[in-house]
This record gives sequence, structure tokens and C-alpha cells, in this order.
Amino acid sequence: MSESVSDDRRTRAALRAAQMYYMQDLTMDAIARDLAMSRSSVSRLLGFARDTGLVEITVSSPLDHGAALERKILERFGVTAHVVPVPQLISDVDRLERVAMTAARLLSSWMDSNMTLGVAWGSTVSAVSRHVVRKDTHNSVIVQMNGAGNTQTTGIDYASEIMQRFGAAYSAQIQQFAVPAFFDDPAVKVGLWKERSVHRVLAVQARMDIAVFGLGSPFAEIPSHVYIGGYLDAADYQSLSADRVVGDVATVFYRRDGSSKDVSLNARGSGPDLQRLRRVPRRVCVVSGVQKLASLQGALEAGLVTDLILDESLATRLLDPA
Amino acid sequence: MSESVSDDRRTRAALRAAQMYYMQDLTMDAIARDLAMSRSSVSRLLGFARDTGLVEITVSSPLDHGAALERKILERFGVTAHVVPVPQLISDVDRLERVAMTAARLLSSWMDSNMTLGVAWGSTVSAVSRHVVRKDTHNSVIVQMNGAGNTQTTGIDYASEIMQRFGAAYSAQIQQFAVPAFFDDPAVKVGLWKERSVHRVLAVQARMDIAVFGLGSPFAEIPSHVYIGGYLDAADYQSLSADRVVGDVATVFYRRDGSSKDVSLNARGSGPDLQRLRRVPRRVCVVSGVQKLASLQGALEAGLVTDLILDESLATRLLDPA
DNA sequence: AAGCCGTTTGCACGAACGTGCAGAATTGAG
DNA sequence: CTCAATTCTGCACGTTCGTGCAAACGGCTT
Repeated sequence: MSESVSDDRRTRAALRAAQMYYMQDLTMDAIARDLAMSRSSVSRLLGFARDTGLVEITVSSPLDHGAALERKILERFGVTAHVVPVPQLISDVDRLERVAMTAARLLSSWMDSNMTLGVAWGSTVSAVSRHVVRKDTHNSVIVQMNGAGNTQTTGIDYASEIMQRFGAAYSAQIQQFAVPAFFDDPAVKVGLWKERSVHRVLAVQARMDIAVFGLGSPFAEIPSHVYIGGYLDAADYQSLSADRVVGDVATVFYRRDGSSKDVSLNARGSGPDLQRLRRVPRRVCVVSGVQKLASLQGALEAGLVTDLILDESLATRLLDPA
Repeated sequence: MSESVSDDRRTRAALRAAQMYYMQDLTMDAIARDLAMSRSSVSRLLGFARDTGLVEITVSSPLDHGAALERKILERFGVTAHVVPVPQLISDVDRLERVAMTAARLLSSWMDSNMTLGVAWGSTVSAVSRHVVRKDTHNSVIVQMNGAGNTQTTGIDYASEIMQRFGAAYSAQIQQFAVPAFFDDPAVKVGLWKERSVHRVLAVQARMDIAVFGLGSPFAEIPSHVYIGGYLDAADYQSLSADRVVGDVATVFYRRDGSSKDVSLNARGSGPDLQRLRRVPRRVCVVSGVQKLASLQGALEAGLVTDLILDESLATRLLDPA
């Protein structure tokens, strides 16, 4: 109670400060005098206002020429692209970080009350989760798309942390999926899938309005989280190679042509059937780095994506792979 | 042509800069390196992005529909209020300036393509016009609500300047109303009102989607523009006083109880009949300073307002006139 | 009352930012 | 092409802003 009261005071002050700063162009100094506090407190207050979503900053293209790249991608692949401007020379981590930051902001603009958001887990989505901007919604749900257990650790903490962040940002209920990422024995999966607890999660997944995921890229120079966390062994890799897999979405693998039929590992993975995934109205793919080109091409071919957030150089290569 | 091309380059650069600055939290320095220009140019570019509406900053209150004051005003008067926070001790000009700045931003958020915006003229609306933020719309029209001619000057330049600013900000067509503010002889008005040129303007006025106006306050300490520009003489003032007038909207006068019947000066004014004004879907009243309290009360009583933008101290007094 | 611990505040300092000014670049007319 | 008028650019300076740190505060327990 005292929490919520002082929280309310804080919010009121932040609102007032934000109005003065962003609508009246006053300096923090002037605002500080008005609110009878130090300028530094105002600075912090405005920071608070920004990341609680009290202040919303939108950058909108004057529609007619929403960057040439984005228009071309829409024409060629039928997905709405958001090309993140980055310098050509940039470290992989920085690029990912910047793409993730953009993705986080866009996601918050799409998310709303009464929605169910499905999240995959992995380095990309984790990065996104670190930058989500708060937005108050009611009655919304965050649901985990694939299991996170592996042979060494439960992996739950990692995936759970991601979910928590989304849940907190949207004040949403979170729905974990407490199963292994991959089963050793397909039969065990089949058995488990008959359980009521699993059914409940699958039912929530079926109601997803938005799904966010990165792309795995098993044979790229820098392997994704799935490939280093002890989830797969050498035999598994051979199997993927033999099946001509180029990537995965939430631990479901596909080939360059978008097909995923008879990829043996999929019988043991916990991710959503691609057919089911394609029924989600908005499917947001966040991807950065040219290493993921093949994986991205496969995902597009498979029709897994409706909204694509990617860095500039990858976008260029996608349009002209030369 | 070369203009629009270089304008396009500028816009592209601004868009890129804005994305980097507002969505990726980069410093202007970093952006300057990326765009190969000086940091100061980036600063200017971002300024450009902001006031061309490329970047939109919204401050919204998730607190059960805003500050207590605004909620109370809605309950009591049935209008949506936007209370502008200002210190108690502030000069009248500063207060007006800040209220106007807020009004300008809100107005731009409401204005859209294919809309007709009616503007009154006067110190308040003029202040608003100086702060309008650009927003690209198509096929919209700005129409002058009342004449601006007086006995000494045409007054056209003043009113026209205001219209120009709105027109430029929304790339809208502007429709002037080239008649005197007040006629000496009501019969001349009646005659002129039969003219086709006047009919055309009245027809546009009838299509207004939004009307913006300040409030006149003939008997307050600091008289409005109408009362100092040589529009009215001593006899007119006496007539207003005798009719118990407390204020005006676009040179149409009303009493404290909202009535305007038999106010003799109205037969000679060029403003829109209040009955007509009330048919405009969104009627935005911008007002600052406690001197205008009576005028505001009358306007509310008359049902002239749907959206009210006012300063904090006036709002307080409105709710508790003690 | 005393003592502890988590939070908030103001200060101080370095980083980031806006803007007047003067020179460079671009435009338009002759 | 030349030259003047206009716009754009980078520099330099003063202002404004973010954040680490230590002191002050507020809520709890003992």
C-alpha cells in the first residue's frame, strides 16, 4: 500500500516533469525549481518516465518512401521489414544490441491489452528482453514457445529471466513451458504431450496474437545459444547436416527451401509445429548479422515471418546475395 | 525539383539519425561519424526531424485518465481538459506561451488528412500558431472563422500570418475570410452575407472538423487583442456592458449563463453563429490566466467547448472559484 | 532509543548538447 | 562564366545533462 502510494506520487511528479520537458521545452533546471527538488532528481525522474512508457517517442517515416530497402523487401518477400541503420563496420554484439533495441521499441508499440505474446528464447530474444520498454496492459499473457531444459542444467533460469522481463514490462501473466528443449527419446515427448499440464500450455500457445523469435543458424561461424549450451551433441549435428538444415525457429528446424518435413530432430524438439506457428497473426522475426542469411532465407521461404527486424547489411545481402 | 530532391536527402538523413538517436540511444557523436558529418549538423538534423513531425513525442497518463483536476473538470463540465502544469508565480506572457505550446502539440496530434480546421485569431491562437509542429496531411483545409478588418488597418496581415503558419505546418490549403471583424451597419452584413464569395467561406466553415479558439474577456484587467486593436469604440463597450457580456469566441459574445440572445453587437460581428459552432465535432478552447475565469465559465455554460486546454491555476479556480 | 539496511537525494564532474559566427558551398540571375 | 545572395557546414563556447558517490532519510527489528 505504502508502495503504491509513493509509486503514485512518483508517477504524478514524473508526468508533470515530462509534460514540462517534452511539451513545453523547459530545462531540467526550471522543472527542478517548480518541483522543489534537485536537477539531478529531475533527470532521473524523466528517465523513469521514459522507461515506464509515460513518454512515448515514435519515429515514423512519411509513409510514401519508407526507405527503399524496406519497400523492396515487402515486394519481394511479402513481409513488413524494419531495417535498422548500422555502420558497416561494427562488432557482432553491438549490431545485435542495436537491432534488439529497435525491436524492443517496436514490440511495445504493437503489444496491447488482452493479447498473448509468445516468446522463443535465445541470445537474440534475450537481448530484446533487456530493452523492452514498459507499457501498461491488462489481461495479457506471455507464453514460452519451446522448452528450455538441457542435459546439464535446467536452463530454466535463463529462459525464465527473459519471460520475467517481458512479464514485468507489460504487467502480464507469464506462462512457462517446463519441458526439455530436446528429448532423447521421441516416445517420451509423445507421452508428455498427452499430459494435461502440457496441454494447458499448448492451448495458450494456440491463442498467441504475436510471436517473437530470433533465428538459429547451426552451421554459421558463430553458433546460436542452442548450439553451445549442451543441448545438442555431435550425432545431432550430423543429423542436421544430413537433413540439409539451415536454421531454426524456437528449436524447430527447416531447410533452405523452407521445408521441414522429415527433419528427424524435429520429432524430439519441443518447439511449436510450424503449421501452428503460421497461424499466429503477427510473427516477429529479429535477426542480425550476415551469418544468418541462409537461415533467414529459409525462414522467409517457409512463410514463418510477417514482421522482420534486421540490420542494414543483412537487408542488403538479402536483396542481393552476391 | 532540385529543392525537393535535396529535401528528400535531408529527410532520409534525418530519419536515419532519428532512428539511431531515439531508438538506439546513440550519441550524436556516433551518428555524426556514421553519416560523415559534424556533430552539430546532427543536432540540427534532429531538430529538423522533430519539428517536421518525423519524430513524435507523446506524454500520456496511464493514471486512471490523468490528473485529478482533469477528471473533475470532465465530471463537472463534460469537457476533456488538458491541464498545463505551470508554477503559481509566472508572468502572464510566459503562462500563455506554455499553454500555447502544449495546445500546439495536442492540435497536431488531432489534425489529420482530409480535415477542415477552423481558426479564430487573437493573441492566444497566434501564440499557438507560433508553436504548431509540422505534420504531413493531404487535402486538408484551414479556414478563418471570423473577419479581421478593423477601422484603422485591414488586420489582414495579422490574421493571415496565423493562417499561413497553420497552412504550412499541415501543408493545407488556406481559406481566408476577407470581411471586417465588425460592421458598423448590420444591414451591410446582411447584404454581404448574400454574396457568393461569403457563401463559399461559410460553406467551408460548415464542414469544420476541428475549431480552435481563445477566449475574449472584454472586462478583464488585460483586454484581448480585439479590444485594443481599434475594433470597438466606447459605445460598443457600453453596449456590451449593458448586455452583461462576459466574453467572446471569435467575436461572438455571450453572457455568464451561456446565453447570447439579444446581444446587440452580435448582429454586427462576423463570427460564426454559436448554434453553428456547436455543430463542429471537436471544439478546442485554449485559455490561460485567471482573468479569463468568467469568460471561460460562460463559454462552458454555452456548450462551446469539447476540448479545453488551460493552465493549472485557472483550472483550480474553475473548480473552486473561492 | 539504537542500529541496520535499502532507498532517495544532492553534489560534483565529465560527457553530451545547442547555437552564434564566420567561412565554404550552392543556387540563381545576368 | 561571374558575382551576389542564400544556404549549409564546422568550430568554439557556454549551457545542459547523466551518473558515481557519499550523505541523509525512512522503515524495521532488537
